Amino acid sequence: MEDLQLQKTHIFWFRRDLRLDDNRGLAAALEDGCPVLAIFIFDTQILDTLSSTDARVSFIHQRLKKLNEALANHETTLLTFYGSVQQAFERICSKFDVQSVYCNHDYEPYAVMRDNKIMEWLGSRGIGFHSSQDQVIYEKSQVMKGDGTPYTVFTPYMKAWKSKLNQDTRNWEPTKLSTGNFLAMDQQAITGLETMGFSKQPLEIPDPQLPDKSLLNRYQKDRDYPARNGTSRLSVHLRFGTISIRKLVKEALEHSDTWLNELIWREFYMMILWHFPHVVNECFKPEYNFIPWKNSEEDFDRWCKGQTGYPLVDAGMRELNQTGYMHNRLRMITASFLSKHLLINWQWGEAYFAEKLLDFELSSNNGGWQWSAGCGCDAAPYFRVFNPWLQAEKFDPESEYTRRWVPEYQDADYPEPMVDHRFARSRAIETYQQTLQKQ
DNA sequence: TGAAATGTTGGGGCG
DNA sequence: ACGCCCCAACATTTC
Repeated sequence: MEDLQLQKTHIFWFRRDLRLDDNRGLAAALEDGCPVLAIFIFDTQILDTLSSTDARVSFIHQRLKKLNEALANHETTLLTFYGSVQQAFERICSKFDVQSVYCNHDYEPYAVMRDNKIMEWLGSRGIGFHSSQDQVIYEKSQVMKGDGTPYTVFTPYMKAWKSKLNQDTRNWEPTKLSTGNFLAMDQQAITGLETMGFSKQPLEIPDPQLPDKSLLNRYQKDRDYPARNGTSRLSVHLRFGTISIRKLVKEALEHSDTWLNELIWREFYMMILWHFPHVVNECFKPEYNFIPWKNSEEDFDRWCKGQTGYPLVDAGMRELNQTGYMHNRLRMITASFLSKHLLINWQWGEAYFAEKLLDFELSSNNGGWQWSAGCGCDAAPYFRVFNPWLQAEKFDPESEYTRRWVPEYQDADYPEPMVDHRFARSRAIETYQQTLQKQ
């Protein structure tokens, strides 16, 4: 009797696709002939690993409010849950007659495990689980070498990716919001941050919007100079799906091949993580697992705080600490410094970035670190050691970026470099060389 | 998506 | 005028 009163509904489960427009999974749900209820789950399995001041939770919270406002225009609401994924679905199923659950693919190891588990749980109750490809143009094994194995070098992957897109005339293009119905519901409040044990962090992230033409036109010229506003700053929006990759690719095709390549790097590393999940815990190239790192806690602490005595390195780390963002060139320079100059395991740095970066993406962060440390696929060779002085000369010639983050760098009490460049360089090359010889 | 070491070349000062 | 040296500029090799 009770059951008969429950409303029939499809569920659309938002995860890292926090937008209504050009959302493939949402479109699939809306086209399936039954009203759709949108939900978001604050997953304690993830939240319990984060600090209560994590700004990413504030960002998600802020974006969910906007989603809720947008859903109000469709006479519906976003329902949010706090707890384990299964607990959330138990509650949903007790209140609605759920037909099917829709969402978009999430390729990270934890997400794959989570989705498999909940799909099985839903299946045992006769509820379908439909996941769409949404966050990348090409996923998993869609761009492979002729012999059927995955690419492990970027350039040939990038060429194959572009050639596939060329032949894929329309099916990758952005779509409009489908015309199906949402389940009519009054607005419900988003679960409060404080309720979940998080404090609201100040955020200065503009709403997502397509980069303008002038930026894309000068992107190749300006992107390596951290003092110039030469990059799109869209990484955080790509991470949480507040902007659609298809819209960005469309812009890139028209205005900047260099920027398109960066979007392809993102898919390259996602593909690498999918096919080589061992990279999460070890080097892509196993012989690099035996490097005798110095792993000095004290050195690591100075690096984290931006007190290495190398102004440009310190500037990068302080930008990260103060804003949750770091310019890409600085990510390379600070990573090279940690693994080569300080001989600290790149995984320490990877973990620090993972904690601090608002745009933290497991696949890109891991790929970037392994690239810098020389142990990744298509990595920088081990003897390629960035010279922080030269990098400053080349990419921050007026010290504008350095001054912005390390205003005291020319003062008398600014620390001496914590390690001499010439010494550290040859020590790194020798250490790597000896390790690789033994394998 | 390096940097340093080493090699080569050629102009200019000088005897 | 010529050979010699120095060294900057550029190229190549090596790490």
